[in-house]
Amino acid sequence: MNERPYHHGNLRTALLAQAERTVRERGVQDLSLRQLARDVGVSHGAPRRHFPDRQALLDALAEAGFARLGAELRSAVVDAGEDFQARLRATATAYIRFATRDAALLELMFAGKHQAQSGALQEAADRAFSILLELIEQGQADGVLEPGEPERVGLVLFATIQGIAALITGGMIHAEQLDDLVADAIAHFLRGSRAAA
Amino acid sequence: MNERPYHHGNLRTALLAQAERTVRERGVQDLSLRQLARDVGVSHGAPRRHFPDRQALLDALAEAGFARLGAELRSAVVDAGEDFQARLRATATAYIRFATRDAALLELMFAGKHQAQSGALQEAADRAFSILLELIEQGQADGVLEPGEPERVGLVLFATIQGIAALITGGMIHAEQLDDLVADAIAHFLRGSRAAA
DNA sequence: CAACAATGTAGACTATGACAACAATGCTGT
DNA sequence: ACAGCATTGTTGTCATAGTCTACATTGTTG
Repeated sequence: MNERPYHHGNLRTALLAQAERTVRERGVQDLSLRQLARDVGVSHGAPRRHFPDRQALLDALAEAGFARLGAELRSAVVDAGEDFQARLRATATAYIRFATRDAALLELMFAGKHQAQSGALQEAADRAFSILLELIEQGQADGVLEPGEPERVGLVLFATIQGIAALITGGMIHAEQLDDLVADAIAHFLRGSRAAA
Repeated sequence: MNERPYHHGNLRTALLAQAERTVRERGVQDLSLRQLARDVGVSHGAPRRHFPDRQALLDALAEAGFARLGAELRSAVVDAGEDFQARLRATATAYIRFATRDAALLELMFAGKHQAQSGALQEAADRAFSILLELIEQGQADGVLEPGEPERVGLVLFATIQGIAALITGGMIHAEQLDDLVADAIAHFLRGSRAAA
């Protein structure tokens, strides 16, 4: 019944949630540990118990971002049915939607300044990308994509999608062009991916 | 004969040069106006005469980055001779080299947080990309690329290159894979770009 | 229930970005 | 030549941020 019990209970989660909102609304650079503490109603030193420094919070944000991205991608694949091309389109669209809605977060996720070997982050990223890899494997099984290591084949696809995302966050693409560009890119990828047999 | 004359002479240029070095060596986030002033040997308030605030400096850095990128791309095209595919390869390689050497700067150039309508920046970016567009037009004239607005056709190519750059800055690609990936991406792009006649 | 770990608080220190008042220098028109 | 003005640097100040340390409160466990 106390207004504010001494212990918050789940401060770490609350901080991450508020941080994600702030990043979306005001960008990474406007994210301040002290402001975050204020938003959550806690003293300025409290976050330190959960995140040793600012970078640790950013790493955790990125990790959570990959987890969410992975979930959205997987859900897109599932909802798309069994057809490879439908899945591919759905996945790319989901990725781009994420990039559009959470541009700053995506930028953060790909920022190279993460603490080297933040194992958890790497793992979260791998899990998100594993969906892409599975998709590639399906495409290869269908004979639509050239054979070879999925990592290698998928890298071009992934680079293209990520590049489109970068064009969005950079403001070099307008909403109207977006759908066409994605469709274009996928068609391009598929035309260029015929098994070279 | 004075150790340090009251007027620096070309402080703006000196600040930008030092800023570019700092960004390359320590990243954007470690770039501080005050440290910059110290590095150049000037008082902490001096930069303000040339850059109203930190963001203005970042904008100027991005603009200079686009200018240099454009110069390097153009030089790559020129050195590659007349053949379209040779030019394409050279351009992509030059772009990626820039991305590898100045990852933080490129990130900065594509960061969406630039002051809206920083006309000069937009212009510098356009000038850099115009090289890509000319290349696309040559490819179309050669019949290797599908016809249509060069902007549209080139966007997929550009997204792919930019995506590879993002994978580099994100540390998701290692140096050994790089050349293969670029070659792969270009081959992919060309296979997917046959005039659909 | 006593000791200990986990979590939150309060205060200090340093650095930064931003601003304002002031000082030195360069330039321009007469 | 030089007076007046614009440019460019300097110095001091303020609010805020990140980080660290000492301390307080609460949860947990033997």
